[in-house]
Amino acid sequence: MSRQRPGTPTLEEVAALAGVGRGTVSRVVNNAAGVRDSTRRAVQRAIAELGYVPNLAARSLAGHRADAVALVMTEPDWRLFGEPFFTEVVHAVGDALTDTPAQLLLTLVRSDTERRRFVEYARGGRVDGVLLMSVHAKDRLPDMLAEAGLPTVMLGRRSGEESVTYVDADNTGGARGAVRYLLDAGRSTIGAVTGPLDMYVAQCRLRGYREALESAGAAAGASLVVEASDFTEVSGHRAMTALLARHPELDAVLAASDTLAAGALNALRAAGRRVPQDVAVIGFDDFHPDRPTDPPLTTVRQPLQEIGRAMVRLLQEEMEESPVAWRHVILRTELVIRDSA
Amino acid sequence: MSRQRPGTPTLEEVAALAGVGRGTVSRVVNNAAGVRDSTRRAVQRAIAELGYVPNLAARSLAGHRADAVALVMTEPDWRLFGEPFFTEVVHAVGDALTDTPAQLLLTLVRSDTERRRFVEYARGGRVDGVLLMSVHAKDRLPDMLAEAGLPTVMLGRRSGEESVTYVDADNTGGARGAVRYLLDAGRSTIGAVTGPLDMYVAQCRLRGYREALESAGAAAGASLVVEASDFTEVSGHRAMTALLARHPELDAVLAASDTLAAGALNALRAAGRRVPQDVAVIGFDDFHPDRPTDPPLTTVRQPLQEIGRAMVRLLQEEMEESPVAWRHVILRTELVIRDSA
DNA sequence: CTGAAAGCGCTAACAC
DNA sequence: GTGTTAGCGCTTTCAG
Repeated sequence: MSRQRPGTPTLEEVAALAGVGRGTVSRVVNNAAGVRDSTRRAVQRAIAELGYVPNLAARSLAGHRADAVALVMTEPDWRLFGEPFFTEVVHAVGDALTDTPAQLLLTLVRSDTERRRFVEYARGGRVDGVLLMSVHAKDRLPDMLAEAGLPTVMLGRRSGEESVTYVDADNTGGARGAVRYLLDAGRSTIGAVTGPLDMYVAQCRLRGYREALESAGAAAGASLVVEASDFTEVSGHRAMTALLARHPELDAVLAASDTLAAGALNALRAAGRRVPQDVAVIGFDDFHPDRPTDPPLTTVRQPLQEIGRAMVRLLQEEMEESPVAWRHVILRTELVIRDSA
Repeated sequence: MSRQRPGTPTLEEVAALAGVGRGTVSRVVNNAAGVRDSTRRAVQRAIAELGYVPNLAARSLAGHRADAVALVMTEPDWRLFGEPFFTEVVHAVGDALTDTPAQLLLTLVRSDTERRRFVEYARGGRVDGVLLMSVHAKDRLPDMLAEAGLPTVMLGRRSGEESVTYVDADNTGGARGAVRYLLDAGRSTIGAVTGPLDMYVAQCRLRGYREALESAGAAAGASLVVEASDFTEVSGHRAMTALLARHPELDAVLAASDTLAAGALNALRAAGRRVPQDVAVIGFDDFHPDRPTDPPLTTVRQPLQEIGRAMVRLLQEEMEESPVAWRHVILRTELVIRDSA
């Protein structure tokens, strides 16, 4: 699709100008040890004079590495790409990669054409590894990548027996703890706004809700559970409205995400209910710690910065060791009391 | 940062298995003409059998092209990355690239470290060209890229005398037309919610507003203009609230973006004003044509799909011709009457 | 139509 | 410490 600008200086020209061999220039460029200081400076001067920039294709070819990592979002509904959750993941992974020479490449995979193109790109050696977010239960992309021998790490898993390396939070435990907290606080009618139940993460959070109720001897009536079609605020509003119509006596809600919780809050306020005195709402907060707390309610904190770090760490392990061993990390969640429930 | 998986089949092995020369395999892989059909099939069989995938680094090195295009967002406030406008741009550019062999790479540049890393990446030949969005007035990244001889196209411009190739919409004309329409509809007190005025796009839209009022002999009182700190819905709400406090008699508003307009609408409704009968609101709609119209009001349509296509087209021109000639495209906007104002 | 050969610019192993 | 050398896997003439 193009022609490269001509006349870019090469390693060889730098070496000639500095009066040294190519190997030495390579060492200087890569900050390798074992070069006399005076030599190093001479090379650096030549580099500056020529405006030399290493050719990354050549480096990849010779060095068998790309110094790039892809973060892929496979989401047919590309609008969701704008959701705060994804923004936060991008940010967290970006942070986790700062001390690394790797360039972070975001990629949107919306169709099979794009899926194919990306696999070729990745298998072609343009990235050292792939990070996946928002993988749906039936998506085969993780398998394609893993089978091709590419270091691959997913955020979340597709099912209870995920076969690709992943990092996840303890969703079941988090939900269980939140509901237990609500029960301890004396709440009796606790509803649930779940995420789409074709996603494992939503199933886990619902399971935690049920387990807590059951082990307390309380009933988890089916009518107390409403499934939102996605994790957006709008869906949360809609689900909460439906729930409230069925159960006006509701005095607490567990929402399956922070955005769903935000929507639920809006719906409650619109219905004239006082939050949290009248109805306690707990969501899962995926957000960055320095973010202003909105909604200012008790939440199950998902350690997204830690998840980012864990993903990068697992990826590096996969890149170093071979044959690739399957592994996973499940991070503990934490109940953060921001407001009396 | 890694080791590449071993044992990947090469062109040479494919050639050996198919009993042909490397050149022939290359031709087949690249769909080049001039290969006998039987030969082509034999090669394809060998490719399938070996599971051959071209090494993209080698291809780049030999072919002087990367088959990749970067779409960069330089935004210190990375949260804005989730705004619908950017989501739409990504989508539009993605669409414009589908008929091309190029992989789209999104990149977030949040700091100078990341800026430097990206420039090295781009200058290193990993992309054929760079598309920039959300460039702030003082950002030097476009110049760094352009000076390095990289095909570069910006969405919008940093000032009236932009020196880097860009695509923009006719913001001034669009705003002018919208206000003229409001005047023709009999509105008399027309306010403006502008974007941050350190961005050229916001200046243009404000200028259009002023021009229309002036040429109609109406006064554009300074108190009728409120500057929002960014283009988000929250800021629109805040600005509208301030505007309404100053001018309760307000009967129309031009908002500098669709999200600002959405925020303004919320504020108006919260204040008990009827929209659009009482107060007409016009925003700039950057959205995709098949998007449900929300807010369902008259808007200045920004042809984002066309902008995406134009950016890709200009980029291709820059990639083909050299030396790089500076150029730009300004697309016409269109007033879409969705509701009586 | 097809094979052979010359690099693309760099890294890494090996001598000196 | 530093220079030399042998590739990395592909595209692209150039013969035939």
